Amino acid sequence: MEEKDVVRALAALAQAARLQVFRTLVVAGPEGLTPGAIAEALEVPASTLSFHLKELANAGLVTQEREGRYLIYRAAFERMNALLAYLTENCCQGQACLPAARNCPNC
Amino acid sequence: MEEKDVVRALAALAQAARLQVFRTLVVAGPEGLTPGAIAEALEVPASTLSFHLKELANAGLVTQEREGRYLIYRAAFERMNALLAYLTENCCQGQACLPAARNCPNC
DNA sequence: TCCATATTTCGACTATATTAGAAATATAAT
DNA sequence: ATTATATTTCTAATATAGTCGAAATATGGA
Repeated sequence: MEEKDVVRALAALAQAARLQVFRTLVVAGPEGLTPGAIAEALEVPASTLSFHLKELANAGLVTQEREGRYLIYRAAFERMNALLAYLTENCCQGQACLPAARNCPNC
Repeated sequence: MEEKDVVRALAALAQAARLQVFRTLVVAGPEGLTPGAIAEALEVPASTLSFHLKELANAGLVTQEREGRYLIYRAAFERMNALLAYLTENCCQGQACLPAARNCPNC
C-alpha cells in the first residue's frame, strides 16, 4: 500500500460518522448492507450518508454492488488488512508494537 | 480507547506531512528528535511543523519533553498500540484480518 | 406507460484544517 | 546584561471537508 493510499484510508476513517458506517458494515459482514439500512441504523440523512459512502469507496475501504433496485455496500476487508499491515510495519518499527495477538480471540 | 480518541488519532495520522513526521519519530525510536531535526529532514517551515506536532501531541501520538534549550518529541508507542488494537478488534470482526503475524518480523 | 422506491448528485452554505511569515517566549552562551 | 538559537504562538489568508434539502437518476412493479 502506498503512502498516498494510506493517508486516504486513514482520512476516510478519521471522521465519527464514517467510522461508524464502516464499523456497521464490518459487523454486517460479507452480506453487506443497503444505504437505506445504514441510514436507518445510524439516523443520518440519505444524502449525507451517500457522501460518506463515496469517501469510503474512494479510499477503497468499501465496495458497492447493485442488486436490482438496491445498492449493497460491503467492508473491503483486504484493504483494511493492508492498512493495518502498513501501520504495523511502518509506525512501530523496532518496538514491541503488536497488540493483535494479545487482543484478538482468533489467534 | 474510546471512539472519540480513535477518531482523533486517525485524523492526526491522516495527513501526509503529519504521517511523515510520525514515521520519522518512529524510526528515531526512544531517543526522539528535536523539531529542528525534523524540520531539516522533512524540509518544512518551523511554524508549520509546530502546528503538526501539536496535532499529534493532542492526539496522544507523540510526547514532548524539554531538554534545555531544545524540545524532544517522541512517538508514543503505547498509544499507537492502542489504536491498532482498536482497529483490529472493531474493524475486522469475525474476519481473517490479522496481518500482524504475517508482516512483523518480531513475532 | 406511469408510479413508487432507492439512491445519488447538485448546490449553497457552514465549519474546520492547513500554511507560513512575523512576533513572542524560553533557554543558553558570552 | 546582551545576544543568539530553538521553538511556539499569533494572525490572516487560502483550501478542504461536512451538511442536507431539493432535484435528478435508476430500477422494479402495477
